[in-house]
Amino acid sequence: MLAVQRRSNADVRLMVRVAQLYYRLHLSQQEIGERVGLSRFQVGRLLDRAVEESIVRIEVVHPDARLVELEDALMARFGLDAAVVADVPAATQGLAADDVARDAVAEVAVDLLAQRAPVGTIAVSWGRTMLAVARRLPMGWTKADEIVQLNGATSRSEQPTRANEIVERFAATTGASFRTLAAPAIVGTAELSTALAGDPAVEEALDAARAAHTAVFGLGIPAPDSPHLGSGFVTPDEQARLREKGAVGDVVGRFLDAQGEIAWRKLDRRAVGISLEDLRAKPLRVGVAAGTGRGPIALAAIRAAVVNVLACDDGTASWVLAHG
Amino acid sequence: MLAVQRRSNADVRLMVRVAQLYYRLHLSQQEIGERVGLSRFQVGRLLDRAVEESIVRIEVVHPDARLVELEDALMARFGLDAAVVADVPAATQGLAADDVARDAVAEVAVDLLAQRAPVGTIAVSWGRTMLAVARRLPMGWTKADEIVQLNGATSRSEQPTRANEIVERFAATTGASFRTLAAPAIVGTAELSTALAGDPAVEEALDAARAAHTAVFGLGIPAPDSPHLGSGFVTPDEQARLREKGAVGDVVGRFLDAQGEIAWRKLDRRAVGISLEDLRAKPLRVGVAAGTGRGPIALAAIRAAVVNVLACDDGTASWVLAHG
DNA sequence: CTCCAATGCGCACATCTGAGCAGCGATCCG
DNA sequence: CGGATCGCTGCTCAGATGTGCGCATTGGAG
Repeated sequence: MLAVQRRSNADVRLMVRVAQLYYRLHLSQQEIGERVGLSRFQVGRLLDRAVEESIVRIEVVHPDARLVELEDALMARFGLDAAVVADVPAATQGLAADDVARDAVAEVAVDLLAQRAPVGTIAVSWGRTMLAVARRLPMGWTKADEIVQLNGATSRSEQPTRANEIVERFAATTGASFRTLAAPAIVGTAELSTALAGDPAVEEALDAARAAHTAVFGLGIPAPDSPHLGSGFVTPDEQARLREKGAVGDVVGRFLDAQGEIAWRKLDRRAVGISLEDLRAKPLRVGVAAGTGRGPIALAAIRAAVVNVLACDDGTASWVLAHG
Repeated sequence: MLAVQRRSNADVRLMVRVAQLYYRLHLSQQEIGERVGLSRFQVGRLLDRAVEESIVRIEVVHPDARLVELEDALMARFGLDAAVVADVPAATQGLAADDVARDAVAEVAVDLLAQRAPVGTIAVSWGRTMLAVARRLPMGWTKADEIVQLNGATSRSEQPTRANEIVERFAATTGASFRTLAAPAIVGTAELSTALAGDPAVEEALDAARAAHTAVFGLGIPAPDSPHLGSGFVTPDEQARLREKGAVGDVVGRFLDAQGEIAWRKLDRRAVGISLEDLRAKPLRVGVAAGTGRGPIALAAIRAAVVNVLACDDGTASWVLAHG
């Protein structure tokens, strides 16, 4: 006991000395061995033990480290191609909080897009989050041929969707032409949706959206202030019914339940835009979720495999990891 | 500016990710490169930058780290073979503080001795510090042939020197025989010292001490409670004179000034024990200094080259480094 | 006293990593 | 528009490091 104590005592001193020579003075293990009278193997094993026994601490101290961990965890857990997580300090409260989150997520989402630099046709959705993304796109972040909308983008309500601004910004920053989908996201009946899809202009746009290899879209929630639900084509009764069916949010105007299944087939048939199957077929499909309460729809989108790249805030990332 | 900002932002994320893969998951740079889509060179350079920019922090966190730094500094600055520094928390005050220091230094000194494991003859001095060392020696810390005293060890005062206990403990723990030097450390006249040195028993002991390859001795200070000065052979007047000459302490009964020179030759000739020249000739000469005010004599001993291994407390080490 | 397990050591070998260097594209000037 | 320069990339090559293994020493059990 006593022998162990004093032996490990002297050992610790030696480990500390070796660790300092190695990590502070950057001597090679060979040199350290010569200096303290050990073989380089002994020095190497001592260094192992020093790390093992926490005599040496190696840590990644950057504030973003936590976010990167979330990203890596999301990728590993759900097999995502990529994930970017933005830091949204809990300081801001109330409605402004979601604005802050949107901006923060938009920033990292734009970084991600610029890094991927998709070419050809890029299909986009609309909404406040997408608007925040579009506004932050720097000139020349990639070279694309055409920007096209993924789903219907006109509104009946007084608040404008700014859908055009989004498409135009994507086009302007990439040198691409653009094509809008001049129809509501959700119409009154399935028949009307079918009829609209037969309209040449709409059909062309939908074909282009289907052909696009890249899709960038927001993940919405069925809140009263949601642009989809507030657009005037879904009655309050229908909204309540939708929630009863377990809808946790929408992807390109199609509402999903927690499992990632279409929440209400009847309503879904009234949507104007590409199908989730078409979306899933794209090699790059970037979902952007920002703000509180986005966890369920983010997880649903992941389960439905309609996203293979996720951009979200840290709260959403944590929720997804905790519940997925 | 904005471009720089966003670029370095994404770069930082990448550095953090790469650093985590490297330092936490212990992937090779090659594997990391494959995973994140970079060449191993880019990964290596990213890791360099991550350390450079303090994204990764590597530190030796053990409480002894500071002490080891002092040890290394002592060795480097003064060309010592070894130095061991004990931690003496400033908590204890007054007279007890020196007792604590002695115990702490004795512990590390014993570790050092056990590690060196000197063989043959070991010459030792006496004093409270040496007593603390002796008492902590574990059985079998080394195998020696003979233990012998370096200098006179009888006292005229009422307080016993415990010199015999020291020698006996060294002998008992090493399986060695022992030989005492039955004379005072300092006598009344130089002539008496010479005469004593001619006595067969004393001469034999001195010869053995000279022949020893190893010496272990305390570094004393000229305080009123010093066993040397209190032994009764140095008058209060002489003590005052000694201090006037700049004596900062003694090594085996010989007082040195701050430069490491004999402080008062006339007094020195009255000492009974081996000379500093004989001491300097030994390949292993361990000086032990514990307690406040020991800095000057420690430094003097180093300058005089009578020690090539120093064991002391952290306060003494700091003083020596600050003033040497 | 003998045998055996356990530990620690150093070596050969494979892998990993760092340093210097040439190529190459972008950028900036003249 | 041509040329110089700079930054970045990947390469070669040598040095540094990790790994598995055989050998020796040690400590203990029988």
